[in-house]
Amino acid sequence: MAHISTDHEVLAAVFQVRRADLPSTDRKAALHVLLWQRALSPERGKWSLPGGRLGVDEDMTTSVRRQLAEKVDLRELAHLEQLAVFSDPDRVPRRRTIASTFLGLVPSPATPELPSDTRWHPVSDLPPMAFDHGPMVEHAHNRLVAKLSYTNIGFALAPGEFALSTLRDIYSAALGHPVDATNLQRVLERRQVITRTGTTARSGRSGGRPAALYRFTESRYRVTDEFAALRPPG
Amino acid sequence: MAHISTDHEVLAAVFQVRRADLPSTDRKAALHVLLWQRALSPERGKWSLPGGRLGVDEDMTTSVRRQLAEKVDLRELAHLEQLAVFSDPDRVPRRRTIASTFLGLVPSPATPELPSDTRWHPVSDLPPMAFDHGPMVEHAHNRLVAKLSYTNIGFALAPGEFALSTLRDIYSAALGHPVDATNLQRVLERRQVITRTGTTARSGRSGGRPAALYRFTESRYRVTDEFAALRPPG
DNA sequence: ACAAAAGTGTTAAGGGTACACCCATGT
DNA sequence: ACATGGGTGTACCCTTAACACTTTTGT
Repeated sequence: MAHISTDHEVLAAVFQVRRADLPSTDRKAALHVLLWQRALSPERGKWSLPGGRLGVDEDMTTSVRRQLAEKVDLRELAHLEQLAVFSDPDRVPRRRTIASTFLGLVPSPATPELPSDTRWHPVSDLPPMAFDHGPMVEHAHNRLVAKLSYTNIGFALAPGEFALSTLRDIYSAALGHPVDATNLQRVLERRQVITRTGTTARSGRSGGRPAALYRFTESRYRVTDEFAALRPPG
Repeated sequence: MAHISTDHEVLAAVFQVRRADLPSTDRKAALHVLLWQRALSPERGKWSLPGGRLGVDEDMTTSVRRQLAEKVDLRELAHLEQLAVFSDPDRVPRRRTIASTFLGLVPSPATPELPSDTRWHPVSDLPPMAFDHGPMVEHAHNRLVAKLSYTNIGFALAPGEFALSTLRDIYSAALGHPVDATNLQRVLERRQVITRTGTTARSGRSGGRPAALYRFTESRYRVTDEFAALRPPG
């Protein structure tokens, strides 16, 4: 059996909960993923995950961060974790390339400037994707959904301070189904994932009781409960 | 930033629940991992996970299976799944090598013949390990423990038919803490993970009621419950 | 009869969900 | 006063864990 050196690339599915970019349409918050459009063949015009080849003496995590820095402000990347490896010999043409995929998360209000070929796309409505990047996004999304239920990973999607209804919208967008703010509060408070700041927000124009503000207790990833929660209603 | 082609290896932590090999000692079943002893430098004499370099036109899964075939009878490998990638540039000397790790499971009664340099070692008492293979075993074990609680992965550790007390011993060895056979039965039956065969085992020499035999309903990996169970007592 | 092993029944505790109801603010 | 959004209380269900008790076998 012959052995060869193969290329190795890292690719990141970076998510953020955003209101739709389109001006007039439905302004509900939705989960978006960061993609760039290929200018060159192969797969010209299709959309790719950010990333690229692993450099010499580079750890994979270091490599992802370096390559993401070309697309987003790294200070806004609140979470980064390894996902699966895609190793099909024919997954891309020409040189054989193994891809290690990552999950990245950017908190909600931040809106970094993007290069002109780069854009946020709603996960529920992806453009034509290059190579095997479509399944990679799906895989990353599944992982995010799972971890929202038993870890404090939400800190990486939420602003520093937030009202519970805001947090509900974020969880709801990321999970893809409605979330009850009441129960979200209790689950996260019992697990001591969120803490009251003591301050309150001002009411909106249309009135309503002012919301208490919360923050995530820790900004470091932590498994909080082996029990899964936040599953779809029904 | 320069780019290079790096070597890529696959390594598998293959587990089996076995009684201790030692003749006279404590014959309780314990979780073991398959290791081989390095005959050559570097790290000569230390113990390694089976695996090796990825071949041309080889999928990683294909590669692991090929390389494991040199150590165990592949027909006995009931489960194989990808774990993490280890990419520290200095994780092994000489050529830079990225390692993709796998979790493999072999059912309990099977005792394949092994090459002379290869042996089952209790996970709780590992020999001096080569390179970063120690943490790899630990990582694989953690994954196994987690998945025992919310998937049917036990099928890959258990014999085709078994008494519940046997299954309890297997789960107990793999989890590293005592398991109540009563509750194990109810949890796995409710989830329809195990099914009664209708037959019963004969009693042992010392008497006792004959045990009903069970089998796993499916022999394919499946997530059975988002809820974690089988956590340590207390 | 007795010991040993297996299986059943019962209870308690914890977590999650659903939903009715009360509270505070703006118009 | 009323609408609007926020927050609390409560009741229910499901799952698991713990353990006492019964059943079936061998000696």
